[in-house]
Amino acid sequence: MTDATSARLADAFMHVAKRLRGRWMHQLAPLGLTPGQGRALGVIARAGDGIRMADLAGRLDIVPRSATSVVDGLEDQGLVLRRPDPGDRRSMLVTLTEAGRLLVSRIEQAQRGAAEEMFGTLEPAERDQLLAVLLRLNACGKHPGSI
Amino acid sequence: MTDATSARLADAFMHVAKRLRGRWMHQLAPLGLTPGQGRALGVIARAGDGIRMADLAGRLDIVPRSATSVVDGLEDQGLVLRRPDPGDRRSMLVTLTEAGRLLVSRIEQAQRGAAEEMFGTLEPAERDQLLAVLLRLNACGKHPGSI
DNA sequence: TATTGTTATACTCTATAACTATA
DNA sequence: TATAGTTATAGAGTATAACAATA
Repeated sequence: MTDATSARLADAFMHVAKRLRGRWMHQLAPLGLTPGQGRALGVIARAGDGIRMADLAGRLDIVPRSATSVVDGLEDQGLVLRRPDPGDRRSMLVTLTEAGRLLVSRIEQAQRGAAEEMFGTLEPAERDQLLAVLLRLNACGKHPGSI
Repeated sequence: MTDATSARLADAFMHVAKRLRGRWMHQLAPLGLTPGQGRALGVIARAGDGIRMADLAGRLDIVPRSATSVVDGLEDQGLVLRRPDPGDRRSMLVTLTEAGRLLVSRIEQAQRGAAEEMFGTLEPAERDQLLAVLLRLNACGKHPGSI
């Protein structure tokens, strides 16, 4: 009984996620960015004075190799730049360029637009409730491989 | 204010979706299936006497081309078979083989397992509430491209 | 002409393994 | 030896366009 509800939950959940991702893609496409790049640019912007690749990967919950691809794409468009960490020359610090800084607000606007398209029909109380549940789900059990 | 909540909602939502997908992949991997294949096998099983490629794609909310890849994978493993629709020779009817039938219950068990790992910590009332909200979100605004 | 499914192609995201350069 | 980031490679998912067979 409970199992069936969980399965239906998972199905409905992934369906919403798919649509949310699609809307986000369409919002970001005019800016020439993929969802992953948009997300990364936000993290880099919030980091302020430069963020190391490993830390960026951690914040985005992706493996370091994926962070390389994302930053490559942003760098190709002149939105970020890499410079060696003065304190540890193995590390790279990623910072926004002026062009990147100018784009951040438009990206956040696109993200909000996609989110509003998806969740705009919910009552404010429902959103708060949903957010609380999601944060709790994210808070516990961070190990996808193990139980 | 509301915008900020929606953006945080979207972020938390996609994070849960990512982890749910990861757990699902790990549950299905021992069966040699990808999440898309597992989902498709369930739809084909519920269709009973054969489902057309276009209908399968519609149920999975993917483009017909993607359905071809999914069914290819299942057919390679001998879990489904294609036969021409007697009523319209342009169409293909996809049905389960005996091997596919035997696997369905294990797949559903894996899906429930992943869902339980993710949503098991929620109270029953919370699950019902969450499910209701998700179904409502999926019910309205089915057009990702347009507004 | 329109529809069904396919081949061909491409891009995003993800992941593992091996390599380079530092530490 | 250990770590940071990269190159190399691979597979899943998605999408569009062009094509063949059929309606």
